[in-house]
Amino acid sequence: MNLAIDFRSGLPIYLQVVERIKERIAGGQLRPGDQLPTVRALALELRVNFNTIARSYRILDEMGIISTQQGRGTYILSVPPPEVSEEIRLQALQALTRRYLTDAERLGAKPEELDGILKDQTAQWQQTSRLSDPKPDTE
Amino acid sequence: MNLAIDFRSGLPIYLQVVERIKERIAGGQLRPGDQLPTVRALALELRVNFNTIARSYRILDEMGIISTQQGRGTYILSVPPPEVSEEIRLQALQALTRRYLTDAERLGAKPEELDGILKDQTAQWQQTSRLSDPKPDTE
DNA sequence: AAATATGATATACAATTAGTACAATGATAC
DNA sequence: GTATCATTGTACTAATTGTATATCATATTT
Repeated sequence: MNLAIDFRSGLPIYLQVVERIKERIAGGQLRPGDQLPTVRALALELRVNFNTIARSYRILDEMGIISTQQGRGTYILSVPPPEVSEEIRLQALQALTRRYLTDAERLGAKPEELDGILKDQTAQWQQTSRLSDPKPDTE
Repeated sequence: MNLAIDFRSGLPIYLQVVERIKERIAGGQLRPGDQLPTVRALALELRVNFNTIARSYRILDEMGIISTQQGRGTYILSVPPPEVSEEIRLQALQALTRRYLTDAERLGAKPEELDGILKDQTAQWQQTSRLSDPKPDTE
């Protein structure tokens, strides 16, 4: 599953899990009908208590995004309520942005500097209709 | 932890703690991501009330040096970028941005939409000098 | 000396995560 | 078919963490 939780970030684990899963659904890596890891399995992977994951799943369930069934497992709902699915997408996008800005801030970026970098790369994006690969000198 | 507080010095304990911790971070004994002792643990060690330590932590938090999280603990945030080669920093920032845009694209964001979201959150950032945490969507 | 300000403490609270027992489901053995 | 058992999520409780606010103590000011 590889959810990349940041234990030091201010956001509680159970909320981070909610956001990551929403992102995966909105991005299409998790599809309707797919089974999520069991609370215990995911908890083991993240090294947290399974009740923490259960809490995340309960929230997603209450949002109508997944269906948790005692004794069976947890599944992405086959019919994501249409008005919800756009909502999911938007929330995922906002969470993503928030993480991005937080990380950038950690790297000492000022809003103006970030703005410049973003303009550059967004311009490329629009030109090529896809992001260009990093130059060989990076990463 | 062994913070070497001087109880007879005129300087209040809570300020001494702030100073000592800042020193340790600057000196590299405390690194980003490290967890500080809990307010109670450090208070016990220094034989002061834990609210005194809480006060120190709150100040460090407001300075953006640490992140305190109710129920979880207190962690060192970033050290002010120690002049580590501006070039590397810029590359990291660009890589980060590229990843962000890629992810956003996968979530179906158009440049204009992203621009709006970024404007919103950047505005908050500049206002508060700190990204605000998302509200829990449920409960 | 009384008033005020500052620092430390006491007490109650809230948020997050963990522990334990339980209930529902489905597979397997008989 | 029923019993049994492993697996799954649920419910409730406890433990650990930081927060909020009132109170006490002491020094400073007037």
